[in-house]
Amino acid sequence: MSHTLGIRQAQKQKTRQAFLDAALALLEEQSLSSLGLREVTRAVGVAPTAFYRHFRSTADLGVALVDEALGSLHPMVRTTVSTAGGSEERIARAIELIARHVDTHPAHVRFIARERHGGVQPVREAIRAQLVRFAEEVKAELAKDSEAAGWNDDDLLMLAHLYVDQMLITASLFLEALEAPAEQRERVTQLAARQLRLITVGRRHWLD
Amino acid sequence: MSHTLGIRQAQKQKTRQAFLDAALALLEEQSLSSLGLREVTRAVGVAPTAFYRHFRSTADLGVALVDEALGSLHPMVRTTVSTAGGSEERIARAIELIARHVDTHPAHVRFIARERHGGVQPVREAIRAQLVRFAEEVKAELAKDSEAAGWNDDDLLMLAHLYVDQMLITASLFLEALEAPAEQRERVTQLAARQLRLITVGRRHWLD
DNA sequence: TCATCCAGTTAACAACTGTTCTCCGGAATT
DNA sequence: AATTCCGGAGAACAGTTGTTAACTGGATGA
Repeated sequence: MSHTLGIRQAQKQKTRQAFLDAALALLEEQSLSSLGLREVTRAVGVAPTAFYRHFRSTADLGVALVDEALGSLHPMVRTTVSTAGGSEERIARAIELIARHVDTHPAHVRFIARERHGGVQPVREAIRAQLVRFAEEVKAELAKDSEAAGWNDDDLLMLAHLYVDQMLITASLFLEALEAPAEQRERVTQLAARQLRLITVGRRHWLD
Repeated sequence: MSHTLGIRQAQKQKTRQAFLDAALALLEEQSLSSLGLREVTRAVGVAPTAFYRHFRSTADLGVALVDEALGSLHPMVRTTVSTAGGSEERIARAIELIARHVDTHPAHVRFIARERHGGVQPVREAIRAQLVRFAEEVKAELAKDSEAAGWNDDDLLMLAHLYVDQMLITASLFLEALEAPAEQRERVTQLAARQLRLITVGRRHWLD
């Protein structure tokens, strides 16, 4: 059912992607609410008015960036949470996955961290909606685990949120250590592992 | 040793405070990196050039706002963490304190949450430095607790960071629920309590 | 082949930005 | 009483901003 796009639509999507890429690069050193429309078109190498063919406003572009940054991440999270193995190796694998993702998509991660509480309401809401989805998916995976026996729904969702928030905090720490020596990156890894370990311990004794 | 300021210095501090207040109000709906110098002076009702008498740039103003927002909060945190009582009442008291602070200083809290990962580097660093201080202070209080026996320094600091991050997350949730019905605010309280409870459980069984 | 569509261009608009230099008048100092 | 200090005002600067309208030329579909 994947129809090959016409020359026209293909070109449009190409320039649209160029807008997204240019904006993401510019947003490494500023927030969305200060990103100018002309600034983006200049970076793409196109007339200012061309912007309107793709986005209503920079806020609109921001929402598109949220989808690009988080939309394709859901399957990854699902499989990571559900992978079998001892708790210690699961923790190591999750942290490894975060570290790798920050390495390969630093600008996307920075954008999400920055605009989650940023100055543009529609973007904040888009991010919040995605994070709620993540939490629900994590909760669904947690519910399958044998350790979830006896847990009520509210407690499961609470734990899922805790995990999601913790992942964001860890990602942000890796981001800060991106250009730091390997030593500091290792310290971030250790800290994150310890925190996940403590949560795991709390989870294990929750029903006492 | 508190010397009464001369008329001149008093007036200067007064306008400086007017700058801070006006900026904080403007920052409710945008981020610092898009805050214009003229925008602030217009809100204060003063000539644009007057700005330079108080701040080098808007980034400089932002750093001053960080100190105003977090500087006076340290004693509060210290006493809150160290207050005696059962763990359940301590949790309730901490959450109550956060809720009250968000109610009385919403703009300050929003500013910190927004600029913690925002687009202005000096401000990010100022916030980070303050949060590190908070974590160290919390760690020092935790170390006094009888439950900390056998804990090493790294683990204590890890737990302290967990608490500090959790406080920020909770504050941010209260902020989102500021104008929401009491029902939702109660749900935030319950969620935060549950999460702190799980951390407490993990803490209690850490040395197993 | 011819008419239609539409992504991108060009030109122009009033409004706004940060920063400079020069000046004023009341407070502070001598 | 005379002088210095200094927070703020005023005017002007070159550049920037978002948005509009009318246009161009190649892809599209009849």
